[in-house]
Amino acid sequence: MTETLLEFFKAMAHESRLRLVGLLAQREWSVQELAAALDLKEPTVSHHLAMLKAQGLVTVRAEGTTRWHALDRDALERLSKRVLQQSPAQTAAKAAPEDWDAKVLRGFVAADGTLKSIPASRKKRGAVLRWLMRDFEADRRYPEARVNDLIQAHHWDSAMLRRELVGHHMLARKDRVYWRLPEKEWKAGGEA
Amino acid sequence: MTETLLEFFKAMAHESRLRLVGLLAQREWSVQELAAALDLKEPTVSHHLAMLKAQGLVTVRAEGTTRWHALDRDALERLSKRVLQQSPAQTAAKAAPEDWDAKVLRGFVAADGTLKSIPASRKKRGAVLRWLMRDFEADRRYPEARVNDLIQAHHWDSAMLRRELVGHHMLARKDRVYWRLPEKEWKAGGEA
DNA sequence: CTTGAAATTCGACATCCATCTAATTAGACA
DNA sequence: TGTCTAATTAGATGGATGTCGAATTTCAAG
Repeated sequence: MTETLLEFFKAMAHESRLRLVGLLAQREWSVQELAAALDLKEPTVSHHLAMLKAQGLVTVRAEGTTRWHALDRDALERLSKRVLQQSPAQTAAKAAPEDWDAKVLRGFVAADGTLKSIPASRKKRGAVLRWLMRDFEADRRYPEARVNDLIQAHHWDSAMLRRELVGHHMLARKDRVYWRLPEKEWKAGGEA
Repeated sequence: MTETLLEFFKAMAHESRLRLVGLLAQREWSVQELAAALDLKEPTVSHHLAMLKAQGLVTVRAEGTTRWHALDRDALERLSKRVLQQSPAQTAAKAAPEDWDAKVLRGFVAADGTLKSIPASRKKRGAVLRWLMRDFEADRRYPEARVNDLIQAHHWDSAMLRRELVGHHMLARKDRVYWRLPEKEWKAGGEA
């Protein structure tokens, strides 16, 4: 659904859309009604609705040529909660990795499996990234949204960590689809 | 602190600032450090920090010419909660107004003093607006932020209701400062 | 008072995006 | 099938704002 927190904030960060959410929270509306209520043209309303739909915030019900839009309250609550906790922590801490990595992880990984922070040093960051890779199976394709979801189980800034995983040659990327690279590429930890 | 939800969303709806919040959540940072970490120039970081400060999200501690910035976690939590509930409902429903207004209000005001929705008809909206005016004393000046706070106790869309109050000649406005207009201007309810 | 370092403010430029009109699609009904 | 209505998509334009270099401010230390 929502790929990143950023997308959610962007979706809400405009007066027209925020107002739109307010209206949609009250009852079902057609595009025409919304355009009238907001004093906007229909294409503009369609445009905003599309963004909200992309976040899964709006449900649509067709009736003839009219489309009735309403707020998906559950989705809004789900998203808001993510804002609140900044990290879902779905995955409780799993089995421990080896020796040096283990020591590093002890410092950065909380008991619930979330990252307390991202190490500034490239070496330690490597340990964290290797640890994140446990969530990715070999020979499997992961769309970018899925990658973000998996990472957000541990840290809100999935965009940064996703880039780091690619930068460290743990994940490869093409056309917004990712896959795991062979472990020998990075498991030892050949750093510059 | 934060005037409107919209301002909060806008503050968070940019990658640089969201990243910034992530860093500030970890420890104290100087502007230089942040600029390096984000790969931005210092003026840019200052600019973003100013916006976050305007939302009360960032605290600053001066040490010589260096200024150490950190995230105000309480503020973030407070704001996030507002996102969740969309309406603070600080003011429980008070004494009831008169006759017709009372009937209208029964339909639109929840037990906790929040507006369930804003009436579409101008006449009924008038009743709701008159009811909102109970929060404003005569001969007193209200900066816009304060007006928003008072309104948000009842409904998240303070901008719309604020405009309506002005449009219905209940509040006057000059230079982002508001004050209550004499009741005879609107109490009877002379509508076009 | 001067010098140097850190940060902010100012002004310019570039990019993003909200909005519009016009054109197109999708559905209902004859 | 043709037409009417609702909605979306496409393309263009204007306004908002993120970013930067340069100038200014603030503070500490000689």
